[in-house]
Amino acid sequence: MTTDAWLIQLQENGYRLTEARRAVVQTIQTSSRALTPVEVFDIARKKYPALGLVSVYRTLEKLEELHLIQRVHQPQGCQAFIAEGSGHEHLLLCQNCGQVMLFEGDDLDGLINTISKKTGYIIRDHWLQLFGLCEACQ
Amino acid sequence: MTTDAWLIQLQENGYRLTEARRAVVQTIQTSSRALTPVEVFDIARKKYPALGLVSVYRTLEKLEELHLIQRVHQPQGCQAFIAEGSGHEHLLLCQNCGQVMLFEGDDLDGLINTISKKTGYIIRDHWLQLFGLCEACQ
DNA sequence: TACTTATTGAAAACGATTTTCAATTTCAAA
DNA sequence: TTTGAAATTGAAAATCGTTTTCAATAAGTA
Repeated sequence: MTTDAWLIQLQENGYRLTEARRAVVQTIQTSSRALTPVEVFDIARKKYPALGLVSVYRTLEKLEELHLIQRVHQPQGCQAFIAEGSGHEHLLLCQNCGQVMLFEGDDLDGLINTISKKTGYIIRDHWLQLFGLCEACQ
Repeated sequence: MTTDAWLIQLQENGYRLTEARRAVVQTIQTSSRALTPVEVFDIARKKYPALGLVSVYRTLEKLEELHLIQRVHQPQGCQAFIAEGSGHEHLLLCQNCGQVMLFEGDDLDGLINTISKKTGYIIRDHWLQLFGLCEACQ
């Protein structure tokens, strides 16, 4: 998805297009690693210096609500966000540089069936995240 | 593991045994759902009313360091802790009552190999968590 | 029992996030 | 275009969870 597509998504959901939002959207949409609100703030302010941190929080909130971004959970903290993929995708994170890749095609049906039988649970969702080193960092 | 075993673990690592620690350890060790620091505080204070919230934080810190507890990540937040299993285990959470079960035997080798080849990453770790409904909540 | 040192709870400090508010900007309707 | 209602803004204040500071206390060793 492009930055413009995100802006259109916002507009179609009744939100207005402003300079603050454009700066935040562009920043996070083009990042290959997860960014915290303050990191988004620092980067986006270079394009739009009048930006306030509060607007970053408010825009991230809306982007998350529209499933355009997702929160990234890591041992060091869970405040960072990355663009969401389309469809069912999981995250692969580089433990050195922080780069995030998305991957599809996790087949957990066998595992889920086994666990379901063993525990009596109905399993409705799963989280899977892989950690490692990207090619550049090896 | 029993509560006493946890206390011994603390002692063997150079920490003293105090009433505050006993109350916190017993609370979290016997809970079948993940508890936040304040929840631990509220429960443990019933046994030991003089307990301070600060001691809860400090004890949780030590228990996490000794791998007796682990942080539970959920859509609603990542501040809750649960007793860790022994060995390589993953979490299965009830979305209704919050009960946590541990399970072993995730075979992700095939998946990890595939992703590794596709992306060029060396994969060193993974997080897997299942969400659903426990028998009582179905 | 005496003594060293870890541990305590209360209060203050801190950092991240949210709320409040008056001024500004967007965008639909005229 | 212009107008005007309503959304959005940034700054400041408030709030929340967590950490630090500190003097008093308690644990465990000698």
